[in-house]
Amino acid sequence: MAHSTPRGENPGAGAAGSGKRAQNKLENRRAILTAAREVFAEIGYEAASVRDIIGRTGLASGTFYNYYRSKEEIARAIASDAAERLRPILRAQREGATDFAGYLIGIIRVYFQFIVDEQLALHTTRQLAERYPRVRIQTPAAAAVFDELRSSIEFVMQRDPGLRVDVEYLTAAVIGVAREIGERMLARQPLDIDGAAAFAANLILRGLPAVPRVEP
Amino acid sequence: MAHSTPRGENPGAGAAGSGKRAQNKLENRRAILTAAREVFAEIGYEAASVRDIIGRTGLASGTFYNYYRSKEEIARAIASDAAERLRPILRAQREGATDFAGYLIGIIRVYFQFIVDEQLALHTTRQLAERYPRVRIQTPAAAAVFDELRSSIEFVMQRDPGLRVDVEYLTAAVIGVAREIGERMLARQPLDIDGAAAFAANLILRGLPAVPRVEP
Amino acid sequence: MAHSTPRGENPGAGAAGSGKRAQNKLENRRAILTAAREVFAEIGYEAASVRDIIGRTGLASGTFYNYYRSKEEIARAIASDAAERLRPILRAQREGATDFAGYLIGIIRVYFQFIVDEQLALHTTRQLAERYPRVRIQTPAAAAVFDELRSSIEFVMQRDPGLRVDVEYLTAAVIGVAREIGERMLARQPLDIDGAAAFAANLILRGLPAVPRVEP
Amino acid sequence: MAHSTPRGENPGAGAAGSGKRAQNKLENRRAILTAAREVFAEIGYEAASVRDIIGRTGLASGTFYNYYRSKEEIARAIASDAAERLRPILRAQREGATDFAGYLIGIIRVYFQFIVDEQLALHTTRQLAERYPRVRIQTPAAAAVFDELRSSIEFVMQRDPGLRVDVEYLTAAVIGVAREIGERMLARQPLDIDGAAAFAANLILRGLPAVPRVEP
DNA sequence: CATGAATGAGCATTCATTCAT
DNA sequence: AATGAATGAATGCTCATTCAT
Repeated sequence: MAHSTPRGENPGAGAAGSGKRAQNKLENRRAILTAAREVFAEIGYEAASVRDIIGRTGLASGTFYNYYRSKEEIARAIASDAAERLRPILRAQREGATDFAGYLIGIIRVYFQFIVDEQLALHTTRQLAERYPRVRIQTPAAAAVFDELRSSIEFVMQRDPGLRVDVEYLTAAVIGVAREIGERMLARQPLDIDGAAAFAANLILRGLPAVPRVEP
Repeated sequence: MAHSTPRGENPGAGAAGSGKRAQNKLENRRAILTAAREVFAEIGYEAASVRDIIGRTGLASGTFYNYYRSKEEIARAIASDAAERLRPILRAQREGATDFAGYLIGIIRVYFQFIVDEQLALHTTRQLAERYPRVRIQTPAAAAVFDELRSSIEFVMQRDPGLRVDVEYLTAAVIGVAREIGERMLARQPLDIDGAAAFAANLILRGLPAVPRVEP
Repeated sequence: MAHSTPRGENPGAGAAGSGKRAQNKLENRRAILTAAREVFAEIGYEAASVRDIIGRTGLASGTFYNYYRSKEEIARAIASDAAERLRPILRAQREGATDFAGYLIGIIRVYFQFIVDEQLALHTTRQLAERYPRVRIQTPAAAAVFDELRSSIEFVMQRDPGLRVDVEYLTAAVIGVAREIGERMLARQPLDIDGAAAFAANLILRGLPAVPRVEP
Repeated sequence: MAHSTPRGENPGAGAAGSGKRAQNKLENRRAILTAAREVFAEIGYEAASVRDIIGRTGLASGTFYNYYRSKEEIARAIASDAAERLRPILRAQREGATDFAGYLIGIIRVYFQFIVDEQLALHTTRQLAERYPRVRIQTPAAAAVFDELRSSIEFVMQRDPGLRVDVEYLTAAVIGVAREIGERMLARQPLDIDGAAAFAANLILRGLPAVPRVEP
């Protein structure tokens, strides 16, 4: 069925639609994963139902379980997929960097680029939840990405003997700055990755006075 | 809590809060609120069920609704309670501060103190939930507290004409730093609010070089 | 408490309000009964909650059970109360009547008068339910009243040897006509009990041609 | 029923109603509808729970919602199904009739036939519920059927210029007579639709004297 | 008696997951 | 594989009723 042509009757596959019924096992797997990423990003892991996810692919609900053992498993898959895509890029940055400053700028830019790509891949503009406790949408990928970021930063710090600071706190600060500024950046038009990265990196490296001035 | 009104059908019978009955009602109300704070902190708002909350108090499930109209209402109560306790402290900081640096240090310390108090109030060892996809637990209070923090920071920045920076990004950075360092601080023994606040404020004001050095 | 003065805080006792807290046991009993009649008439027996009823009296919910053992019992009380008030009037009609025609007119007028009084006593304009299956509101009294009516009619018929018709069907017809025309009558302004009774009685006694003509 | 659409997630897979699956689905749908009709007839719409309904089919409770979106929807389905089956028959009567008398007889017979068929479809011995306060059981179909009947009668009356009577009252009377006599008829053995219809129509058209005599 | 908080069964509905086709 | 109907536990919430005060 998934291999035949789509039927007009199928009401699933709305808007963001990865829709259309995929053509084979690999594509189905991808389609489900993408749909899950979308749905998690839109309404969060808890609020997302397996039906929400599978409905977007045009597949039947039972089919979900041919590809993923559970809702939990697909969340894990999304998380580790993101982490694994980010990891080599981070490593490259680490290896290419000559000093901590350069590394920091590089890593922040890489992270910003990554979340921009993710967002574009989703064809989704990130938004705060409509439902009550107006919280940040929970993406399974987010925690994984930050873990990745964290360990990369810590690794670099550990090998830099000139850095006599509290590594855990500094890492935390970098992550906090990246996360929050990254989110604001995504909401702005036009997109300015470099500007945001410069702001973040300068703030961390040289503090408030070093941060770019704006027109009065 | 602080600002939702009781739902008992008829608030007559002996003033409002004297007898053993009224006493007990207040205790139950507190017990439910505390239980809710705990459960939300442990598994997040969405995953928490009203039965989870009430179960912790030993009360019957219907009793929950004698005190709060819905799961959403108790979340709101928790959030606004936290916000309202934080607000005057933030305002005091704002009014007492002579320059941005002083203000920033003050506000960060206030925030750290606040989350320390909250944590103790929860009798809960904060744990980055070992649940499904490791997402950051969503606490109704957290969003409210950060909103409060954000508007306090923006208010101060707006009136400081020397601050020619991107206010939104700077606010985001402050919040990110406070949030992440605050969380690490909570996990450490012994508790060192001043150290953490000094780290965070120095980083933002003067950057990495200004941050306290550690022993090699 | 019910004996002290009413408190401004009490939000119960809306609109139709028999409200005010009754002054003693008998009055409380009456107040609850009246409130129940109102609520049943407004939203029907099933949809009515004991809290709806007691709320209208300003009494506490537990107090309901000092007067009636259950929601079912108060419905029964209302029903039999209505029946017992109607019974002697019907008997008087029966005893005063000389022929079936006179009796029929009398009994229909009595019934119409009764439902008018009931309606006025309720300060309620009868209305079809808002909730979905748009059904006739179910009043516990209605069935009882019709039973009363039915047995009165059957009693008269049984003793009238000239009436060689299917008594059960004729009774049913009288009841059907009375019920439906009575309901339409209640909705009209100005109230015209005699007109409605004449219509109903003439129709039954002499059929369509005997029914009052209207202006063209 | 007749006119609500299925809710299955994807109506593809083999046309619409051929295989054993589709067969079974239709049977379940019918079974649920029938069960609902029974339960509504026995204890009324309000008192009926979805579990009461689904329990009678042996299906699991969640399954109900594979077929109907809510308790309200199935009530609507039952009501409109009945109305839509009755409507064309009533229209045929209207169009075939040459005078009001003929029309009236026809319409009453049609209604009686209809409730007889319905009753058989229910496999239920109609019982004036021995429930709490003896209220007339509220069937979603009943209101719909009477609305249908009412508008058919009013339509005919409006176009008959010789009928100078209070149309609303006359309609009410017809409905009252049909409803009550119909109900008694259902309780009798053997079933005699024509006798009941003759009684009702004659009573309305020519009054008590015209009604069939019985043996002394 | 009156009060109103507490109770817990019950309700409509959702949802992850299973499994016959 | 894919399907989608079936499942039944779980959820938020209501309500008649009880009972300590």
